[in-house]
Amino acid sequence: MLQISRIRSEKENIATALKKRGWDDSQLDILNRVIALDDDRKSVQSATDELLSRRNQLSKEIGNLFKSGKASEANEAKSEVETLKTTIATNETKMSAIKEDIEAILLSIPNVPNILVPNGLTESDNEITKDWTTTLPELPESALPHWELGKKYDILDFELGVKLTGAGFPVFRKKGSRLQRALINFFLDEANNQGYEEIVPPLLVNEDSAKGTGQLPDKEGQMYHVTKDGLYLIPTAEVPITNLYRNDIVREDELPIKLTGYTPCFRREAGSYGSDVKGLNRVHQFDKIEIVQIVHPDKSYETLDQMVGYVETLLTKLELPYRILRLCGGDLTYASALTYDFEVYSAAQKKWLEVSSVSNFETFQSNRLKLRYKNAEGKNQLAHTLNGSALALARIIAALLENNQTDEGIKIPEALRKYTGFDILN
RNA sequence: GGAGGAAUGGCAGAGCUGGUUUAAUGCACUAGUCUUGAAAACUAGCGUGCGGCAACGUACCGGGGGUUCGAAUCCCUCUUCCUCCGCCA
Repeated sequence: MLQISRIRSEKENIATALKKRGWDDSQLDILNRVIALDDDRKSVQSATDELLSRRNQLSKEIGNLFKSGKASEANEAKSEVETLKTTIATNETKMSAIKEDIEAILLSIPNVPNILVPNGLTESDNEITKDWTTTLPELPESALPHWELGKKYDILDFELGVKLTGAGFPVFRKKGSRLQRALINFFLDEANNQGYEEIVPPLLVNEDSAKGTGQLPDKEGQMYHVTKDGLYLIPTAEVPITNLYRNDIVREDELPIKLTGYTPCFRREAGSYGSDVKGLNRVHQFDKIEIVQIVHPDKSYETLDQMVGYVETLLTKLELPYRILRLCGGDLTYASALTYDFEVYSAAQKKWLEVSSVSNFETFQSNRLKLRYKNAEGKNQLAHTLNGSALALARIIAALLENNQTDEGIKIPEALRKYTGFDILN
């Protein structure tokens, strides 16, 4: 959520930037509308504050008058307050209506894209900032996609998942389970080595948390909702981990705050279909290690680059061919100012699979979260928040299985062997 | 699930027979004095949002609603925590 003060002071820049998201002039007019509403709010509030001030003053006098036995004067003051009260009540009703309107508009405005965000509205406009195309692995004709390999080695069973739950809930078995756990431990150890504090958060969150990181109201249909208790299954560890600092004011010297956590992630993926959803490409439950940083505003883009660099080291250690995309305005998620997507090449499918998304949210989340730090002058400022997948497991497994298949079995990358306990999966 | 008690500013903890409390006091914290330095002592400052250039005004005592001229204080409701009982990894 943008701050109204920022819309006031940077309206033109914001408008220009939002055009990258495909906003036209008529949509941009809500910037003017929200400023006008805020003007109304200010004038109503000033008027109301004055009335309240008068009421408080009179109430004090009434108390004193009664004490000194001047009942008739007290009753006179009382009746004045009575008339004040009705005006105050109408003002307050008016003000809460205005505030609701402002809030609704602010919630409907996505984050302002950074200057680096490429123009364009579709996937094809994403800018490839790093590409391995020349060195893509070549597999023999007999190469199998990961869902076939899963059957062949009895490590991955989609039918059993359907039996237990439904489509998109795969079951891992035998060395597949072990591989899953190995990846989780590998990613967590790497993150710990980089100074990220490990968190084990709840997997269900309340509405306030879902709002804090922007899942609500934007992605309501994508989350599993436990209506009986008003809770949501987390679509990513970002939600509970970032909300750890909701409504907090931290000391400037506590920044940067670096957090990581492994959780299963639950996504309804409503409306998905086709070959994109086959096998592990898109599932309703998958495991992910998330990294989150809360940083000083001056440092957030530097931090974004560091986080991108960190995710690169993971993919390099796993020996997977990857490319990095800088998302264009149309592909940028609602809350993000700048996002880099990582895609891994899945050789048997001949497909690029998104395995990580690293974003800078600037103050978009922190404004909603009320996540501030106290600066040197003692003033409270919104911090910047960032997060990234490091990494999402299901698609990594798909790529590992496909790219590393040999006649003897699946070769496990060197870096992972101490975690799996085997060099080859067969 | 049942019965009782509680929720106050970073922490502790008054106020809770409604009116100089727009929240005492202590600790912690910040700055200064003193000191070779530190500690101690002393002095001052020290919650958040909104409006305002400022002075200042206003709102916030778990959330929401109500009574009243006036609510941290009374009433209703929700949430959370504690104690006891029941059930249970």
